[in-house]
Amino acid sequence: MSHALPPLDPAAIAAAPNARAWPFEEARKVVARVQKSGKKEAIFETGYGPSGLPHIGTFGEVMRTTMVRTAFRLLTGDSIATRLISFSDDMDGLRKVPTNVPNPQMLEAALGLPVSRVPNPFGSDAPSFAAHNNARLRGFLDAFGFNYEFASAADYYTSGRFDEALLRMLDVYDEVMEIILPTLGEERRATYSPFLPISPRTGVVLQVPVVERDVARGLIAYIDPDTGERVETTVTGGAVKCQWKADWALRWYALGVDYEMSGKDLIDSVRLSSRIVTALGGTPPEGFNYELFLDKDGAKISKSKGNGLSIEEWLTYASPESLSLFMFGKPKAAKRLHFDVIPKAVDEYFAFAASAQSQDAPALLENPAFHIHSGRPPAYDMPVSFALLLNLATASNPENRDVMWGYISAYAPGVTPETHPHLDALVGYAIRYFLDFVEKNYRAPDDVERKALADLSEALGALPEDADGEAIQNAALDVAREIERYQDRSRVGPSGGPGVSGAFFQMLYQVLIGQERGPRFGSFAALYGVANTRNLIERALAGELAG
RNA sequence: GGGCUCGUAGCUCAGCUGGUAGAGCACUCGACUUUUAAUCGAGUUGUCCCGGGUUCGAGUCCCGGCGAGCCUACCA
Repeated sequence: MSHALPPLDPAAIAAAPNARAWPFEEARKVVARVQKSGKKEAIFETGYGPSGLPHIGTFGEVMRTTMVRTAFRLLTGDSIATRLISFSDDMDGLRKVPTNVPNPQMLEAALGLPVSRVPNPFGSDAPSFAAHNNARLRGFLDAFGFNYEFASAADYYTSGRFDEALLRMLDVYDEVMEIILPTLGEERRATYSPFLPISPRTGVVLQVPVVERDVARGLIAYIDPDTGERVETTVTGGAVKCQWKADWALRWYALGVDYEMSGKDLIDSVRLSSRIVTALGGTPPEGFNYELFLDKDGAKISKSKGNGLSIEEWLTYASPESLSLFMFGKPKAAKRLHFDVIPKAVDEYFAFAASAQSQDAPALLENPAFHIHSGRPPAYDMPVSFALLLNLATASNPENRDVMWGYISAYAPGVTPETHPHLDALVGYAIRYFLDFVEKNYRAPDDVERKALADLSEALGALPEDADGEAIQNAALDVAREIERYQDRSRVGPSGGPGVSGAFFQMLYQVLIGQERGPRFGSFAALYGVANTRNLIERALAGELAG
């Protein structure tokens, strides 16, 4: 379910007129527009194309639009109602079979049909391909706690909610053609029509020229491309859908959209749709064009290439709020969206949330955490940063959270998964990040090293299972002291003999955990368990780790 | 052809409405541990792309260049 809008803080409302953060700059445009029109509510729209699954850009658009909406509420003190409509264009014809869906042959047979009529290849309960994707969209919007109203193009068309606007479109048909035709290539120009009839014979969305129209009766006629027959149809009731740019204009006009943002690639579409909506007698919505995301190398992110990050990938390694923070930052700058930006986003999010707790209203309105949470940033106690957890994960070779927590609790007494569930979540993310990204290069031990390891294992065996880090460290040093290779004569041991060289410990990391660096061995073994550590040594000696 | 963004420390970037440059990483040194990691402390690092202009004062505003990248002209 769509979540409720949080109440506003009066102090924030008071400070809003002076706020400079970009959502406020955007919202001021909407305030001016609504004041001019005298409307009693402001409509914010985000678009979605259900021929594909919702992606990270879809999320960004809803997140950012919600931020503008919150700013609008603050500027108006909620004296003007707001709605966020998430509009799914599920009347759109299926143009090609996506590569990443099951049962592609099922879709192959349905090419050209409105996606709301294409059978569902996913095996879910949804009645159609679009319905499945729509459900996914709603599911993830809900998971993020957005307040929104879902709208389906197919519903709007077939229920007649677009009828008046469609008749209007028919009325200004010539003007629309004048706007669009000069922008088209010769070939497309010959077939272009703002109305795309749904073939009553095949159900396919047709791209055919209109050969005749009757404005008074709301009819158009076209030639069926297969049969050559002349077909007459109403423009209302779902018998036709509008071509993309006309469709956008139709929606703006019919819904009274006041604000919609879109990617930079749609600048020209916005311009044309704006002209069409003006022709219809409406006023184009306010909005702005955000930059597209780039991958690690600065190349455009495309779904087919699979570069860039999916929402799922981000949420595998970090919290939703960190993704929101990424979306808040500089929407007009092309930002690189890849794994390396995740840790920074996580820590900055918590830093912003922390400073929000002590800020006055004017400062709060500039704080990203304020915008991410629609004005109510939560309080956290995060004694350890995500960056530190990642280092810790790399150094401690964790197989589970307990090992990590052993170090954390030693570092920050009294901090446990129970007292700090948010930190526990980060521990989970850090381990996954470590498992997926940190490379391990185990080295096979030579003969001297094998002997050292065997001796170490034996020495560990003499210790109780609950031996502390100190005892284990001393046992390890005693073993190393007897081996010439690890004697360091520039150091002095406790009994006056040579000290132990760091090379000994480095060997342990390389052989046992596949890292150049590692934790203090004693504390590592204590947390990992003496028996487990011995087992690890056995596996190294048996050649199970290297290679 | 039209449009957008960026150019600040070795790297990735932050610098809001103009007041003599910051963070993280890296690097150096130190503390702690019988010289490994983590952690903590300290330190170094910059013709703020170039040239003009406005100003008492510009990384910050204006104009003009140069460079990098992207989008768009076929489909939604």
